[in-house]
This record gives sequence, C-alpha cells and structure tokens, in this order.
Amino acid sequence: KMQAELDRMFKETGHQNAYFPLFVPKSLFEAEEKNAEGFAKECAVVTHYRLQNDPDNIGKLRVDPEAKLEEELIVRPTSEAIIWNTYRNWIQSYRDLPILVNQWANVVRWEMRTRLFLRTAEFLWQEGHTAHATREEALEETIQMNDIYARFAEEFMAIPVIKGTKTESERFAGAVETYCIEALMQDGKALQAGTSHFLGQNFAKAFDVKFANKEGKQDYVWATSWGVSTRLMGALIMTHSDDKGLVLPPNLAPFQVVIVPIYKNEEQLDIIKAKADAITNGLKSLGVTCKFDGRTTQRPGAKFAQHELQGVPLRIAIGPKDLENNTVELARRDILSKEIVAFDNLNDKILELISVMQSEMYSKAKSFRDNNITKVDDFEHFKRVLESEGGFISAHWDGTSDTEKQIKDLTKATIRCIPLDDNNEEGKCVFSGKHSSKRVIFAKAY
RNA sequence: CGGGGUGUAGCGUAGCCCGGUUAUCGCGCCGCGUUUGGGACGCGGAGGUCGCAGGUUCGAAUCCUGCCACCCCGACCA
Repeated sequence: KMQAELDRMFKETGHQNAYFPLFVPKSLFEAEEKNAEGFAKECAVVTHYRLQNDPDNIGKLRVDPEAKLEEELIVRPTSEAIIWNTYRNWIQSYRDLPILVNQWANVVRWEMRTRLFLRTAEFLWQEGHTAHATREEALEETIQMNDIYARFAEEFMAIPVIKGTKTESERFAGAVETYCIEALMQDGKALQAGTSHFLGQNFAKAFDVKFANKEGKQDYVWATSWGVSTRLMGALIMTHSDDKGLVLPPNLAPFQVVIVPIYKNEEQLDIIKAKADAITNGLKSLGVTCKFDGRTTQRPGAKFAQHELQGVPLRIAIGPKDLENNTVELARRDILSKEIVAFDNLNDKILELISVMQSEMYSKAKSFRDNNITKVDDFEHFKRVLESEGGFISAHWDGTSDTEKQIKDLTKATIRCIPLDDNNEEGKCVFSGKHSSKRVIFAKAY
C-alpha cells in the first residue's frame, strides 16, 4: 500500500519506473570519489562466480578458487554509479532532458550492526534519479520530491515531519545539498524518514555526462536523487503502535475494516455471513476495504486480539444480540473504543470514523512531537534534556563542523536538520557562543 | 574487533552451582467432545542429536578442554 501510494505520487509528477542492474563493476563504482568513499566501508562484494564440491569435506560446497572474477562486482548500496554510467549514453542534447526515472529495488549496506526495519543489511527502497538541463530545474526537483515525502508521511502515514537540509557532515556522499524529512519516535529518538539530494554536476562530471544546450554549447547535466525505504515501516510502527501491537492509519491499512462473527450455531453464522456480505459490498462501493473473518478455527476473542496486533483500524462484531436488535459492535483500534451502531447507520459511521481516525492519529503524533521540541540556549540545559526526555532540541549553532562534532562526541546528539521554516532568529551558538542566525534541530538519532 | 551474555521439543523455559529413576513446566501442535459478546475448557496424544567435538567418571544436560552459533552493549551508520 505504501509502495502503491508513493508510486502514484511519483507518476503524478511525471516520473517513470525503470530497473537497473544489482551488480556494479568496481571501476564504475569508483568513478565518483566521494560517493565511493562514503559507501566503501559497507559494501558486499562479489569475487567469485562458482561453487564446487569440497574435496576435503564430503557433502559440503566450497568456493571454486579457479572461478575468481577479473573485476569484482559491488552489490549496489545505491545506484548512482550504474545509473549515471547509463545516462551518459542516453543524453546528447537538452532535448533529451529531463530524465525523470525512479526504481524500486533492494540495496545492500553491510552495516556493522543492524536494527530491524531501521537499518537492515538489505532493504527495499525506491531511488529516483533525475537529470536536468539547468541548476534551477534540478534544485526545484529536489525540493519537490522532499515535499512529496513530507506529504506522504503526513497525509498517509499520519507522521508529522520536519523538513530541512543536512549539515555538511550528514550530507549524502557526492551531493551538493541534502534535503530531508525528520520524524520523532515515541521513545524520543529521531528518525531520518526520507532524503532528497541535489547532486549538482558532480555525477555528470564523474561519469562524463554532457549535453548540447540551446546555445549549442556543451554542458554537464544537473542531477538529483531521492529515496525512501522500508525504514518507513519502522517509522510507522514506532510512531503509532501501542502495547497491543500495530496501529495502522486508515489510509495505509490493507483492510480498513474487519468483520468478526459471533455465533452459537450454523444458522446464526449463515445470517451473519449474509449481513457481512451486505456490509462488505456496501463499503466497497464507498471505497472502503473490508474483509470478513469467517475462520471457524479461531474463537472471537482470539480474532479480536489478532486484528489488534495487526492494526486493522476498525472492527465490526456481529452476534446474536445484534441480530435481534439490528445493530453491530464497532471498535476503533487507535483508541480501543467500542460502540453499538444501528445497522442502517453503519456506512455513514464508518466513513466518518475513517476520516476522524486518520486525522486524530496525525494530531496525536503531532502534539507529541511538538511537546517534545525543546528550545535550549545553554549547553548544560542541552545535556539535561538529552539525558531526560530526549526529543528534538531547537538550538543555535555556529555553523561549523567542528562544533557539530564536539557536541556529537560529548552527547551523541547530531544535527538532524536545518529547518526550512522561515523562523530566522539571531542568537548565540549553544556550544561555542558564537553568532548564529537560525536555530537547528538536534537529537539522538536511530 | 572490544566488553558482557545465552545455547535444553516449533516458541518460551526449569534442571547445571552440589553428576545418579523415564529431562521440567507453559504456549503451540494433533484427535474427540463441550464451547463461541475479549486470547476457551476437559480428556487423550505426538514431539528431544540437552549447540558440536573430545575428555573425566561405574554414570554427564550438569564437571573439564576446544570449537561453533546467536543475542545485548560499544566502535561504524551518505
């Protein structure tokens, strides 16, 4: 569902999907130096292409030492290199531009330590790679895509985010500027939820991608790349879940409504089934997805618990009492409330709740986030906040990497982003006391 | 790589210090019956190289040695 919604948003803004190879020859990977250096420490590398029976260990296989590749293949940690190597062949003239391509692909980053959903060695993501004739157009694209990520996070995932740019030390390797959306998890730690990079002409120069502009002069193309990953699933879980399990916003739930029958005999089950069919069909025509949990192998209580665990937004229970009174029991997953609803009002009630739940989940997350942004003006306070409630810290920074690093070494907090809002405010750096023209967002991050 | 910890049935575990019946308990699984408005109950049943290898011993899940795997913390993480 997340993939489908994002894909739709990409297509609405003129992008098309493509797919590029998983393996990147080492020589291509090396071409953009900063990018290569940034990822070098976490690359899986293919060195051989064949296994054979191990003569010393019957029944086991070993790597055939004879089958060594002449050039190692890097399992893509990101696809700039292989894509720009391809774009070189696609672009000669400004008439070939822009190229607006996205790919859904798995990538591998051999992290020293992984963290489920948030930093897995292999993950699924989408990576957009665009090529433009002008700096302005590329920058506009970078910002547009960051805005799309923010909209997706807020409107579909019900996760409030802060849009901003990264500091130099947190920037994507090879980028001129990295835009990002930053979210705050329930435990007070920050999560980078998406990034959009303005690559300038760095990759075009590294891969020699030139085009003839309108004046007939050769120029390097301007580039962007942008991505979100299965990490968003971690964000979803860590923003909304409670002790009973997942809480899915209605806009993302695979099924928005589940119907659980409660019955004493086959006869009752048949009647309930007929009602459930009517409800399901009625909801379908209203664009609401609904399934009937008719399993005879589980009792109602077990089904309730399971659907809560899986985060189904709304649950309808229909039992003997409801058949008598022409009602159903309707339960909300987000606040765990239940009410009896007249069968005839059900559709209206469900439509209303779906929209209420979507917006309430967002406002709940937003007020949590807002209540956990602390304005801080001295370093002792800065440390105290980090040690207690955590969250985002809005503080002045003198703009130097040195200060940023010292703060990180002392507190483990990093600058999550320089917000794009226009709250420019003169002040003094929370660490060095030097001049600052804007507050930035610090936090401990995943 | 450094520090700490754990390996016993599909999952979670007791037993280990202090060696000794047929390896404990719960969940789950299978069968039959009764049940069904919040994770059912009763009866019956299946399921085990106690991580691996070696050693000590009359006897090892338990003691010793080596190895392997996994987990947590840290370093790393555009």
